[in-house]
Amino acid sequence: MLRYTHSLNIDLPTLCEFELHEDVDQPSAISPSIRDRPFLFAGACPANPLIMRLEQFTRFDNQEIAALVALSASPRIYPSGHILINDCTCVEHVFLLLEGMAYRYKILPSGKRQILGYLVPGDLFDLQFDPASRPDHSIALLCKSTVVKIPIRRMDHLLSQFPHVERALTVATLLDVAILREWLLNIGQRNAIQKVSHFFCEMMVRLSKVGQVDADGSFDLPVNQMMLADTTGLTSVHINRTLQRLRGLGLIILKHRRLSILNFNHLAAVADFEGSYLRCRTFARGVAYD
Amino acid sequence: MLRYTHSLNIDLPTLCEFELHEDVDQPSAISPSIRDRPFLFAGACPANPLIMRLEQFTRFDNQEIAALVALSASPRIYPSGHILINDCTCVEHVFLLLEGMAYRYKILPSGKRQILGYLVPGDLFDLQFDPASRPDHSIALLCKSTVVKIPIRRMDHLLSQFPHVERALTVATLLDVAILREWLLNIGQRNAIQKVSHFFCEMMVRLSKVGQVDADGSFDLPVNQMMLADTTGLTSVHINRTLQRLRGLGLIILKHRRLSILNFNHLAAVADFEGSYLRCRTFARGVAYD
DNA sequence: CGATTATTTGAAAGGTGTCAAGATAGGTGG
DNA sequence: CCACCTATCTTGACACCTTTCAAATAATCG
Repeated sequence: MLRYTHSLNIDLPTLCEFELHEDVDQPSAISPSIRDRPFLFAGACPANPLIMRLEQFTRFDNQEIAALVALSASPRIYPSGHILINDCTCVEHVFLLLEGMAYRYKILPSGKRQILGYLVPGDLFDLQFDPASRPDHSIALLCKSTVVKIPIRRMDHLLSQFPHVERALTVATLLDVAILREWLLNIGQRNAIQKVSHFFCEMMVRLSKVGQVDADGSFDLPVNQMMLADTTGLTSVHINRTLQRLRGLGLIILKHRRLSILNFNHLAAVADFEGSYLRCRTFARGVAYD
Repeated sequence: MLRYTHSLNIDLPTLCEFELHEDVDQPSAISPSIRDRPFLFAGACPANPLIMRLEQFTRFDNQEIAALVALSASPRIYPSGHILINDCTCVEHVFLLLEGMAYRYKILPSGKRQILGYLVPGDLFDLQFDPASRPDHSIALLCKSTVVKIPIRRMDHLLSQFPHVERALTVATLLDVAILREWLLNIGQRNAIQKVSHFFCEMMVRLSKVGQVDADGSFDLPVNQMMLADTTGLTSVHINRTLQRLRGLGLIILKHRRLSILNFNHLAAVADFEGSYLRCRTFARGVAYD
């Protein structure tokens, strides 16, 4: 009876085989857009986002589910901008993000900041830190968020008790690294409009997996243009102009910290987005693996 | 009697506290250069590079050493350019690089390539792939290299038998991810001369840890200018001009696929290189942790 | 030695950054 | 409900870093 519904897990595979079109400058040429498939984004179900996320990779039995649910107990709400981990922190906890959003970042002595990644509901972090040494980067909240702080000791205990859960978390960590690699490719090799488009596509896929994307293809994305700049390695002025181009192409609406992707297929074509690195079998450009 | 010498492990901490200098344009202003400390790079000792690398993080007992040495048995030599893993590969082995060098990369449909990282002697890869899904990137050899191909099954067996070794390998993997993050910062936020300088500094530190750097601060770096371009997200033409600037500043000599860093401190200052992300306690800008 | 690959150089175009100012929006207090 | 304040977004002009394209030179390899 602890079982949760997993609508996205079941529905997502049906969203597949979007194709690349050469006429990237003709937004109308591509269909069906994601808007035409409302059943894919059946709204956020009240499920535990951690379970929702990890069940992308495996199936848990009731005991495991119970353990994971217990993990989500006693959450706390922190304000936007709250720093969960910085380079002076001694890492004694892992964090589970239940609601809201967070980001990893690094700052240069010159003051330049690079966003290294975003954390979405259901993300458990950070198993990537070695308790024996200091964090090499920081993590802060993008908006008011609900977070569970879990002592590492307790986490270790749970993982040794449930190797199946440990395996799922390892896979989740591998996925994080795969995202990091894709970002390197994105920042290193794509131009401004592609960088931004690619980021938007990625966030939509990731958020859809945890039920954060509405039926009309819109979702909360509490980033300002400076954040986007530090995410893509561009300046905020150039981000502004790039967003105008994307709006002009009829691909997105971004306001009130909410992004509507009006034509996912076209946006993905612009970005050269190929979602298989997200282990979403369904977003592999025209080919469904397995 | 299986014990190996670990000269670098002992010597490196003495290389410390290089400082930032503001007068970046005056190469002569900085001393002592790394050349003045030959004892740091006492030449490649014949030790097993895997053990050399992992003993940065821990100490092994004789049994563990024996197991690791056994792992290095039956190496094979592959030619330059040989592809060890690509996106069509089914991952059934991990690889241990004993001699030579390799690189991870990703290619866009447009043909643009991004180098994601370099593998040096002593690197064991890739625990980062999930056997259940396809690799999201490829790995190829940079030059003729000696590699051991280890069945995943055998590796798993060894790791479950020696949890201490598993822990060390996990830390090594965490370090790889930390390097990846630093690369994102590098490509996203630094200019051309800093990107190249930073890459050189990182390679020198990493290679010095496995005894690949000579007493005069020079080491094999079998990359051409196109590789450097795809590493830094620049074009090969611009790399060429950037290298000329670095040569003009008297910071490096790069020819015959070999790099000599003439003044490490100065190069690090140019790059804003801060080595603590490499878990080299000694390269933390002026401050030795712990 | 020829043939290929890699490096170097120049000129020109273009993408992106910089600087500065004005407009808009969201929040706060009266 | 309005006035104000601050953060954010928008816009323009200009500089410059980096790319592109082309060609010449040098290095490497069989």
